[in-house]
Amino acid sequence: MNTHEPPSRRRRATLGDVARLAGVSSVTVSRVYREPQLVSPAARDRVEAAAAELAYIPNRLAAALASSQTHTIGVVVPSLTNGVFNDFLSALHNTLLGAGFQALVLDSRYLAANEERAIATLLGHHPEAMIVTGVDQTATARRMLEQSGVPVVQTMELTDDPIDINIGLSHPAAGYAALRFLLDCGARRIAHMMAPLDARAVRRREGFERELRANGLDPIVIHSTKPTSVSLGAELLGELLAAHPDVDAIWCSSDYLALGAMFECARRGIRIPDDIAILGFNDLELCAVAHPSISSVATPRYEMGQTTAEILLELLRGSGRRPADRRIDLGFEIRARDSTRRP
Amino acid sequence: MNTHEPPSRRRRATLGDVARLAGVSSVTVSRVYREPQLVSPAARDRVEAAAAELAYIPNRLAAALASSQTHTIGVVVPSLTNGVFNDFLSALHNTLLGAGFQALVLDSRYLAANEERAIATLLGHHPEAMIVTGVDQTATARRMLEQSGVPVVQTMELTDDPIDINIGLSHPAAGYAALRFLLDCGARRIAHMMAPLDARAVRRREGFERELRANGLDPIVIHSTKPTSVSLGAELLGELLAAHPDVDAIWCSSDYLALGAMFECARRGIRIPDDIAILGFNDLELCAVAHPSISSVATPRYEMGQTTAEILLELLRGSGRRPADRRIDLGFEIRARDSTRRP
DNA sequence: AATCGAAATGACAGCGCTTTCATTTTGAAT
DNA sequence: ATTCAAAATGAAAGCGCTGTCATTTCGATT
Repeated sequence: MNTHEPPSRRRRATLGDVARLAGVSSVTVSRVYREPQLVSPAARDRVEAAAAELAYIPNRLAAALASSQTHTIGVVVPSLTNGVFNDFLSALHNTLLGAGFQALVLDSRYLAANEERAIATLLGHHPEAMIVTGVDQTATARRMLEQSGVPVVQTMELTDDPIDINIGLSHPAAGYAALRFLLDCGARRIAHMMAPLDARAVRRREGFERELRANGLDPIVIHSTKPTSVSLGAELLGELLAAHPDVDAIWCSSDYLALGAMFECARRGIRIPDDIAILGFNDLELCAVAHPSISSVATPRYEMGQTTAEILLELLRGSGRRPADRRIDLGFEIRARDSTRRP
Repeated sequence: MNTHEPPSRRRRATLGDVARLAGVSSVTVSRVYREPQLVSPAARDRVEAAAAELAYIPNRLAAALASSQTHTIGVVVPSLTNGVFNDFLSALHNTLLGAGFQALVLDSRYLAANEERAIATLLGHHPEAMIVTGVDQTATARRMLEQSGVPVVQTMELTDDPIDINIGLSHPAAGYAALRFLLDCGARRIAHMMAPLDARAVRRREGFERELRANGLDPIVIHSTKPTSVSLGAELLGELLAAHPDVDAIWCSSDYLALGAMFECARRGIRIPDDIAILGFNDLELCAVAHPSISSVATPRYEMGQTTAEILLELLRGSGRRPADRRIDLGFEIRARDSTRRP
């Protein structure tokens, strides 16, 4: 280690510096950025030249503090590595960015305590709205959100008791539908593969099991506390077959698990869908292109992000008008492909 | 649309509110958060009770403005949906979070203009350091980073002319090594599949082509301006075979492309590695578990994130000590698996 | 040339916190 | 009981910007 100079340790230029160089007051400089039409072209030019010369970058912290408008929206998702949230976030960004809002995203890694901390951190940045995943916030987190005074959206799943606005889909219903679909395809020894770290996966499983029992069948559920991944899918398939060699269908609570299970089947010479049918969840891009293509329960991830963003923008700009219904069900849809027999 | 009340529109509690309720001055409240050992236990208790009652959350904007310490680090990556950057970011978070720093992440979607804007936005938040991907910043972006006065790390790839600190690997060398590996496996009609949106992929290709020509072979390169994805891999395989039915090996510039190509081969009854060998890039988690398992050039993504974070923390806390060498090569490694013949 | 409203500009206070320095309180030592 | 350093607390200024309101400048009109 040696100690050479940082690239340039000098103080960053401020509004005042630009004003002095341009020979105007700092209010005028401020206006050049916020309401240029109020400034004469001559002054504007001088300010812009001065700003360029000083490589001036406005201090958003100061601006936000003074105007109490941060133009940011806080977002907490369970995972950044899961394709599901990528689609959601990218829709969010697409809609928000155009309106001059910026999303501050933190991940909770599927832990309620992390989520609580993330919410506190984000609220410290005074976002103009908050978006959280799911409906299982801790009591403290819920209270913080309520007290924050900003609009809150809970996404991805539905609840009867939303904090504020709720946009998502019913996971028990998805579980129910998945089971019906597999039954319709003629399966009878149906297993479920899941990662119970995800509260929504647990609720899907509940809908699934309920309907399974209603049909006089016994649930076969295999799970792991590890986060979902392709390799976990392969691993769980091994465990499943060791315990229940006669399964004829598997519903995987994520497409990654489905893909891993499919790879492991291929490795063992198990034919899909003839020996075992496989149904995924989410319908990620890879489902359609896999070989065999993977049947999956498609979730409206992009639409959830977009709807969330649109409603918030309407709320933030449009004089606080909120949707008539604070709970919006965006549904799901089963896409039948080659990894399941035809119904 | 109707216009019901937001959850609570009242002003958020401030330091002063807490102080008043606790019967102390606001400085004392501030100290309870920053240097609790300077406050008497009695006062501390009263402050904490008051803060809890008011659901007080410190305003980080104000704190940052007053102390000019934001405890944030700005990060720009090309894509949030790509597993490569997820590993990098998660290493970054793991190391930074423990030290009380928070990463503000923006994505450029592989566009230099977006990157420039993202850098400006992040600098507006006054981060204490900046991390950018690659070495192809626009002149303006480079100038902003230099002027910012904070440490800057360029990651993922190496350059002879870093802005400040540079941590990565040599992509031309990776291209060279990939070709050598395939040659050693006995391949002769070697194709390259890539998405030139990614500047690093272009440099890998250069290393690859140079060595190919040096061996008297003609480059077969198939590419698309779309971002990399599994389905793109399948699509490009179709195009490739239409133009060059006799290829015996394909190096895919991303594992997603490799997976897509593999699916498409399976669909067409092409055997891997017997008819065509496939080599990926990055060695994502799925390579090892795929069937057949995918050979890939492994990149030290996690290590890059961790090293970057550690060096920055050392720099920010440890009185500005910088690494002896401002350029750190973390290398790569070829993992031979079943999708290529044995060398 | 005088008048007047609109356009352009600036002075000043304040956003919620931290920093600095001064003051008060405490408790141990005489 | 005094003394004095250490511990605890507070008053005031200021971080860089914006909001508000007052003032100046300008061009058009009579």
